[in-house]
Amino acid sequence: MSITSDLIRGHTDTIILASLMGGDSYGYKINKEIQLKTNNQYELKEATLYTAFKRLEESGCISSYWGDENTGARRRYYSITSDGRQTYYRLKNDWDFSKKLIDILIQAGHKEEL
Amino acid sequence: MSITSDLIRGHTDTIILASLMGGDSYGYKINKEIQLKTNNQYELKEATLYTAFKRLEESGCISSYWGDENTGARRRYYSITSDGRQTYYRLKNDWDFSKKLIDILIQAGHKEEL
DNA sequence: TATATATACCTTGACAGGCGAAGTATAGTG
DNA sequence: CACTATACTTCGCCTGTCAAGGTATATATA
Repeated sequence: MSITSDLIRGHTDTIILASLMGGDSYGYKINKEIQLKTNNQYELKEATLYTAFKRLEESGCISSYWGDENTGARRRYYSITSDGRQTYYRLKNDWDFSKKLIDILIQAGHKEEL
Repeated sequence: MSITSDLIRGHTDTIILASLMGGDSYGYKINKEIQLKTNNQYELKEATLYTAFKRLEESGCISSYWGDENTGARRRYYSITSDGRQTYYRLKNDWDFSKKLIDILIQAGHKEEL
């Protein structure tokens, strides 16, 4: 749990946008899918998840509407906007870029010979 | 600059430990090497760097001593401890692990067919 | 001589994201 | 009737990053 939370910090928005690229969804479901995809090795904390939704909506990357379920708990659905799609592609590129940098930088340096 | 800083957040300690795996060094030099290794695509901000040194020393991962240069600015050298080496290997594993998770999670979901 | 640049380190204060904890509400199950 | 699963929300703390400012030495340049 806590192993990865520090390292995935900063990817929360990308993960949510990635999920919404597959169609509208709601918080609880998105989180369950994350758990499924990762074999229960990762999940977003609720506070993190809903904070991210708020942030993404404020920045225009997603929009939301209440579902019309007439049974069970109400669901707030989220939809990715075209701005959100653009942001997703950018963040994905950023990830590929920074992944390479980190791979380079966390290789142990060689002791220079004397 | 700011593109990657968010994403590399959380790897600062690993990067520093990786550098010190190659032998004792000091802040300014470590940062220059980071710039070299990444073709000037990344560098640690000074405040971040020195905060990290403090954190790593307090947690017993590194130790420090003043260099005995008799010219130029004084340098504080850092040495990785055996705890630090263990931590480095652990953090490297964490990175490999979380890298896979992120790769899985930021793949755009497929729209389910209707 | 004065000024700028490179080397080298340190601290403070603000900001942003993650998250523990607590709360609200509905539906089904033992 | 209690418990669990579903589903969303908010508050307040913690931690890492970093802009901004400061200190000090040595060299190159005007």
